[in-house]
Amino acid sequence: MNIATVAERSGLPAKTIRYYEDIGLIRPARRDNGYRDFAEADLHKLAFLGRARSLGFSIEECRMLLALWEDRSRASADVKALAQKHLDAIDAKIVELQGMRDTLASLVHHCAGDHRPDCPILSDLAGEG
Amino acid sequence: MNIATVAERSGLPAKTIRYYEDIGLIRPARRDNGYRDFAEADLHKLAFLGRARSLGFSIEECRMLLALWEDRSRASADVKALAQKHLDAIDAKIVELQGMRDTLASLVHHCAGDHRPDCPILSDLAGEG
DNA sequence: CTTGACCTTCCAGTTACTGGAGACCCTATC
DNA sequence: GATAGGGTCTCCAGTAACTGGAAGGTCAAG
Repeated sequence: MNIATVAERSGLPAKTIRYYEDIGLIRPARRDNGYRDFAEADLHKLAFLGRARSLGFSIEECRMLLALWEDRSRASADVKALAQKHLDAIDAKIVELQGMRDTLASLVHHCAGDHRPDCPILSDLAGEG
Repeated sequence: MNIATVAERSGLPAKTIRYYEDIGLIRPARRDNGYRDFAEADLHKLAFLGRARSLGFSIEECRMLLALWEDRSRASADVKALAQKHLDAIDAKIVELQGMRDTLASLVHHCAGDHRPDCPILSDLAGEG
């Protein structure tokens, strides 16, 4: 399979696939002409990576997940621990964003948004009041 | 004021303050010895930036907010529009993260997390089922 | 005069790609 | 055989917003 085919089937851009090879996540075979020659197994790995990335796992976490996936003797506890840690990070991020949103929403709500210069948003950022 | 004082009073690391000067957000005076000499106005700007950044505004948005703040004749509508746009972006991000969290939480919930290799998290990432 | 804390600049690294340049390869058509 | 068009290759640079560290100048105290 050429890279364009794999890109389409995995949903990842060709650029990203080359990048993933660069950082050692995949090792597609090569043809005599230098073109990458992807096997079904490579495609599966890429799809796996795409899904893990879409769940917000970092590349390094994906590397670990991939290793666990390929390790027939892994303990599911290891996977769960990794996922739970990531879940906690996501929750923390959500809380952080909600804090921002609440503050910002309140500021936006109190801003007249007209032609006059008075603006509670700027006043707040300036530390007034 | 030396940079360490401003760093402490603004809550921003000295490194960050130098960076902000680098990208033109502030222009502190210089002493003969080359040291930066911050005025109260610089400190206020930095505190403003710190608050705007903590609300998740990007550096370029901060640059615009700063310009609006310093423009006595600005219309509050301009500020509100900027803030509203950012608020929408935050909301979108929250929704995205909540989607991730829900999926991930469900996977984690169904994973035994024991010594056995069977793991629904990996199965899902692998596209099985 | 030396020590130690500050200050300076500049360079490199971080995350996960993305865009683009220049060049090679393959297939089809004329 | 020449050419046109895609597809592919590698490599370099840039993104956001810092952060760490090296090498070296400055300042106040003892």
